[in-house]
Amino acid sequence: MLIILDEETLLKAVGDRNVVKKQNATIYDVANRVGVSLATVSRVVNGNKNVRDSTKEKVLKAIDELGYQPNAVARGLASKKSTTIGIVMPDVTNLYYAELTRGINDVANMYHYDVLLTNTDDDPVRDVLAINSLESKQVDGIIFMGNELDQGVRKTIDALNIPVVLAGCVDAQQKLPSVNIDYIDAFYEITASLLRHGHENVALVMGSLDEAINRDYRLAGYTKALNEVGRQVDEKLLFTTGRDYQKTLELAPKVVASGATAMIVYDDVVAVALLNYLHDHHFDLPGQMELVTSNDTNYSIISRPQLTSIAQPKYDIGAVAMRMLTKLMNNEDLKEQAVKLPHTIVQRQTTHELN
Amino acid sequence: MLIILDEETLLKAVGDRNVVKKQNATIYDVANRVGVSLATVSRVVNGNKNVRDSTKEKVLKAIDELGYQPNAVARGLASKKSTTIGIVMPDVTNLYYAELTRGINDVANMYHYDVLLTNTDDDPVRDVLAINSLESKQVDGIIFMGNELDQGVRKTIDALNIPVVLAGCVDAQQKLPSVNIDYIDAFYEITASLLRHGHENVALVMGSLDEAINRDYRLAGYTKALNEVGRQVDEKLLFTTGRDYQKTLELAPKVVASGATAMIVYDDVVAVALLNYLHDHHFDLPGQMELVTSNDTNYSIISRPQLTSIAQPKYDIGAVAMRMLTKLMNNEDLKEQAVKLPHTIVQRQTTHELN
DNA sequence: ATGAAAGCGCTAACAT
DNA sequence: ATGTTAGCGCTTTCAT
Repeated sequence: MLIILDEETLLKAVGDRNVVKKQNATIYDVANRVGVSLATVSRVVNGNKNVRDSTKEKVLKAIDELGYQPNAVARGLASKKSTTIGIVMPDVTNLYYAELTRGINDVANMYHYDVLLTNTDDDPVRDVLAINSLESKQVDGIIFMGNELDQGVRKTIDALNIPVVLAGCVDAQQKLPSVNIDYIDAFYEITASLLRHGHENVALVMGSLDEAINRDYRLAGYTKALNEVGRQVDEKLLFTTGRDYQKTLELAPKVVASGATAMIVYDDVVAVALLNYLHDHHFDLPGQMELVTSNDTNYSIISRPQLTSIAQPKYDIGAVAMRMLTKLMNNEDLKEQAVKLPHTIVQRQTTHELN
Repeated sequence: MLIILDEETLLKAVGDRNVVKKQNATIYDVANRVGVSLATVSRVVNGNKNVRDSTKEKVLKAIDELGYQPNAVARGLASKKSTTIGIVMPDVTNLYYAELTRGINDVANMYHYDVLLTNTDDDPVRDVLAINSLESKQVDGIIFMGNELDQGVRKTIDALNIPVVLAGCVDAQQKLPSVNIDYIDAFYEITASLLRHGHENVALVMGSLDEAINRDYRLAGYTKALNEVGRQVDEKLLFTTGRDYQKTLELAPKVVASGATAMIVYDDVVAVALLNYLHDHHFDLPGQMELVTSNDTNYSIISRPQLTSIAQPKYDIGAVAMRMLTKLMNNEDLKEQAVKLPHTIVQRQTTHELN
């Protein structure tokens, strides 16, 4: 005769609760122990009002005794909600994205979402793969970060049945909800400031001009400031490079050779490489060269001299993006589609007094 | 009469495929379209050999036409595998942990796992909460990083039915699989080196002595080197602080006041704060003060002078930990429980020649 | 206030 | 080689 032991009996038989891994109890076990139906247990777990206080207590007690934890996967299948969101980003080890991620994570946890994280190294193919994978995992929403909204990525997102919010990533077509600073404004302001210092040659160091954020935003702001004082963009002062310390070190002499006496840089890692090149070649900053960076990560405080920077509320960009996503996942309307958070210019040691 | 349209008919009726979001096809839809059973479709999706080539092709074709993507949640419920792992870590914005995370992520993706990420800010309570949450999401394994394996965390992990690997986190009790450098050795070596330079007072700056990694590893290595030359630890030269730039700036004068002429620091953010304090107070490094840091993140290259550092193979620690986890999830045995990856000492500008 | 029962989309025996 | 069927653990109508 086959004897089937239930968990409790088994534990007693073994004598020591700690020897046996707890065999995860199901909602069924809880219902059985209390003598109610699954539905009732489900109701108390989900905070449904329609449960008598006395039974609710009994259920809660049983849950505690059994160490019952709802199985989120089963719940997800039944409810079609996974309480999980996905992040698609270039690289966690880039401080800028790491800070955005932190903001996203904190707000996500606040709303009891877990976060699936994927690094795609700015590769559009991997972006698409990542989004598809997240979709198959039934995430309730996605936050997309990255330099560029590639055509394929856009199509993939359009075909999705779940909301997507861009963070630190512009949508030139203004279709997807996004959170950023006003890049045009920021680059306009800082260029204008530098121009007022009397520079003839202000270099702009950014990412690929194939990307809208460089072409239509950073460069646009820079151009606007130049045009305003009746000047044209000199292509010799435009430089593009990836977010790589070593590669930028190689670019540095070219920037210097361009005759620039001031430079505006789009990423802190790049700016620090430039700074260190100048430092190691005994340049006087800001005397011989003024330098402004863009993201105000720890790098700009840690470097010597400290970097003057366009400051983005990085954590907040992530946090606000996630907050917007929760609304979308809740089918609420958004007040604004393209949120622009305020930026500032933090004056440090690589520029003269800015105004 | 009610007419129920299938997706295809609907799309044709609408006329433009792009107007309608694709209603996710199920395995059932695929089976129907081909005229086979669910099981057959499931087999081709899962690469089961028992399918005739011709039917396999037909199924593949239908999958393509329908844009079918398996529902990972349903699959997870049925198979009891989520192909998802969890990471519990202090803070993504700390470069050290970010690099480990990157290593974990890359190997995870290589094995087709997705990664759920939680920041717990070194709070044991949040560690436990995070682990429980991951468990309810049915992750197949967990990688735990952090300063300390708190008692509660340990109990929670012990009660788990899924494998856990520690990365950049020591288990003083040697029970859980882990990947680290040999901290004792590393701190012994660097202390001995500095002692050979003739220093009377070598300060050690680390995290809380309540944590085993500081007490039993970093301090132990330091002590060993001192003892070896017949000296005792002077408590006045021991400093503890969190990984915070500003707070360390406040600690800096105390370290200087201790009379130390050399210091060994456990974290790069902390080391950079100390360095900048010294720099801003016109100390000559390494002339008046030698300084060694521990993690060899970007900070040590970016700072001026560049920091001499104990170098950890951070990415590899993450990668190896994840590789071990895949084995455990696959019920394979581990050759070693406590893997120690080789460290090096990278000589830069804050120390004299090391030997 | 509570229960019964039908799925959610899939995997995995088992049968053929 | 393919189909049938019974779950996986839960939510959610619909009854009562």
